[in-house]
Order: sequence, then structure tokens, then C-alpha cells
Amino acid sequence: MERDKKTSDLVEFFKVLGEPNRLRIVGLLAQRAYTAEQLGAALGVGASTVSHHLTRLARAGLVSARSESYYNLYSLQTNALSDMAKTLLAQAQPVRPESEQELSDYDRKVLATFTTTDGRIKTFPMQERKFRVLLRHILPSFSHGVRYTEKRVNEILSKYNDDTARLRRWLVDFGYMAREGGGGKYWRVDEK
Amino acid sequence: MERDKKTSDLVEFFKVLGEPNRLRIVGLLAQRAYTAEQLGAALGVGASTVSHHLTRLARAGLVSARSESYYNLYSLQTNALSDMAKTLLAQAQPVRPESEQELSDYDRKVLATFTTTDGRIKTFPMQERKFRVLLRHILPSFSHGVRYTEKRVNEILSKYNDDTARLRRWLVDFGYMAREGGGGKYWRVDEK
DNA sequence: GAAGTATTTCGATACTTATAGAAATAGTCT
DNA sequence: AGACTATTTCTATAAGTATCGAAATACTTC
Repeated sequence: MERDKKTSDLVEFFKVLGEPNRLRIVGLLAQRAYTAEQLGAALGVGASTVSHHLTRLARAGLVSARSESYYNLYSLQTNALSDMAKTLLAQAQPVRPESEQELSDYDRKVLATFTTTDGRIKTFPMQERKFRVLLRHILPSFSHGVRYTEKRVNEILSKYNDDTARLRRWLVDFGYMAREGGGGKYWRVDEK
Repeated sequence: MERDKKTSDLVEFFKVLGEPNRLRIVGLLAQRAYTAEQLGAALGVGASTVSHHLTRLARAGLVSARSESYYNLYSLQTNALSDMAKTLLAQAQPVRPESEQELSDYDRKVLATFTTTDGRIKTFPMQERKFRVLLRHILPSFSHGVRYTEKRVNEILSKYNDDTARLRRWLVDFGYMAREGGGGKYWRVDEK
């Protein structure tokens, strides 16, 4: 199993399957092996066209061929499909995927103590250092360069704790977010 | 969750992701929400191009937008990705997916009795009617219009039972396959 | 080796679409 | 209301590619 797939491989994979006849070929080969001639008849296209599609499918590692008498029999490389599906599932994980990985042991421990498994804040620590860990835990939910209404800020914060008003004030007090004087707009402060 | 996806939807899904910049957009949005402007800057393309891509991504149900002050914030619809991944995993099941569905209750019962969960034949039934169910169970592993060598026939049959010689003879005797006089080639007999 | 078969390669064409820029639109701020 | 901003729509262009038919290739059979 490959260590990590290059983006270009992924693009190729999708591009290959993003063509009606190729997808139909994959659907057919998922049931049994076919010869190129049979595929052409099933799809209503010429032999050279089928050949072209099979070449692209093979280049993406989706089909393999074996020779049998006059014919070549093509069959689906089911591993390629399921591998890709797993890659997709990994990508589609909940939220904050990248921050989670870069956390120090200390941060991870603090979060384990003060948040539930789904990321909500149970209680607020007394020590400032631990407190900042929680605020940085929240921060990725806000984008840089965007001005948020107070209503929207509360909406987002409510995912972490019901006391949105205090959370909101703390984010400003500790310098993670800024508040506009008049209009009541908030935005994330660019780090360094 | 949708009942069943149309093929055209699947094609659209893959086509949408089979474009480098769109895949990069999905990658970015998987981490946090972006504005269209930020995406354009990150990809190095114009605003109208980003708009075009976002439209296609939205049409495929992959991204959603919410308005925030001047900006529109786009975020990934993670459900769409994981749903699709599950569909893919379902497709990538072992072998014989379609025949399994069209089986009568009787056939299903016979197979449950005489085959293991992975499709191998445990023992051979005495009654001819049940015996034919097993042979038809094997048959999809052979393609129409292809002449197989005896060696290859045995290879395929060995997936079902070790006694490949008897299986092979039975397939011929019951009229499911034919054997060439001299050369020792076998082929599947067209039904009807 | 000669004849026969399936498949691939080549050349040409038609269709799709990614992209940029300009103009139009929709929404927000003062 | 008027100024301002981000986004979308429109138009045109360039690049990619699905498709076919013909010729070339590879392999099997006798």
C-alpha cells in the first residue's frame, strides 16, 4: 500500500472516472471480466475508442488485462477502488484536521482534560497557560480576513460552550480576535 | 440519504473532482472556510474562474456558502464526500455482485446450505436441481465468447472447490460449457 | 510460414471546458 | 440614498480529449 498519494494521481483518478463510458466500463468489469470487443458492443462505441479508455483506466491502475486465446480479458482492480474510497473517507473527517496533528503533548493533555470527545469545553481552567490552549482550540473555526457579526460569532462559539458571551470577550481580551469600535464586528487577529 | 445515485450524478461527481484547481479548493476547504478572494489568491487564478469552479462544486453538492459581511464564506460539505466514499466501497465488493441480487429464494437457500460465506462449495448436493444452482453460481466467472485453456479453467474453478476436474466435466455434461474436440479449449455456452 | 483474429496506433474532427477580462449584479457600510 | 466591495454573468479563446476509420501490430491457429 502506497505511503501517500500525490495530488496529480488523485486528479488523474477522478478524471478517469469522470467520463460516462469509462464509468460504465468500470461498472461492467465490477461484475465480470470482459473482452474489448464485448465492451465496445455493450457501450455502442468502436474498438479503438474502447482501447483508448482501457489504456487510461489501466494507467490509473483501475483495470488489468490477461491474455486468453485470441482475446484479452480485462478485469477490475478492486483494490484501487477501495483504497481510494478509504483515502476519501480519511479526508472527510469532521473538522480541525490539521491543527489536531500539530498539537504538543501538553496541549493534547489539556484538551483531554477540559473538553469532551466531540470537542466541547466542559469547564474552564484557572491557569492562563491552559486557558490559552482552549482559546487556540476554538480559533480555527474563524477565518482570517473576515469580519463576523456578533450574532455569527455566538453561533460559532455555541458549538464549544453555552457561555458564548464570556468566550467572545475572552477571545478579544487575550488578543486572538479584535472588535470594531462602533459596528460590533469581530475579526480574527493575524498571528505575528 | 438518497435511495440510489444516478450514474450521471456519479459522473458529475468525478468530473468535478477531476480538475486540479477544484481538487485543491476541496483540499483547502477541508481545513477551514475560505472566501472566494482568498481561494483565488491561493490558487493564482482570477475571481471569475474561482466563481466558476465553486458553482460546479456546489452543483455537485460538495460545497455550501454562507454570507458574512462583504464576503461569502465557502465550506466543504463533508457528508457528500463520505457518502460517495461509502458508495465506492460498496461497489468494490469481491466478485459476483449482480447475480447475487437476482437469485430466487430457492437458489439463495441452496447456496446458503452448500457454500461457505466466501462462495466456496462445501459439498455437492445429490438432487440435480440443487446441483444446477451451484453450477450457475460458478458460471459468471466465465465470459461469453472466450475460449479458455484447460489450465485457465482449472485456475478459475479452484476458487470454488479443489476438485476442479470433476467440476469441469460437470459443467460440460450439464450443458453450461462446451469443449473443443482436439485442442482442449473450453467456452461458455450461450444461454437460451 | 500463411491466414485469421483482436487490439493498438495514427490522423482528423467535433465537442467540452478552463480561463481571463469586462460588464452586470447583489449586498454592505456611512 | 450613494459609495464601495465581492461575486456572478457574459463573451471569447485556447487547450484537452472522446470519437471514428484506416492502417499497423501482436498473437493464435492450422
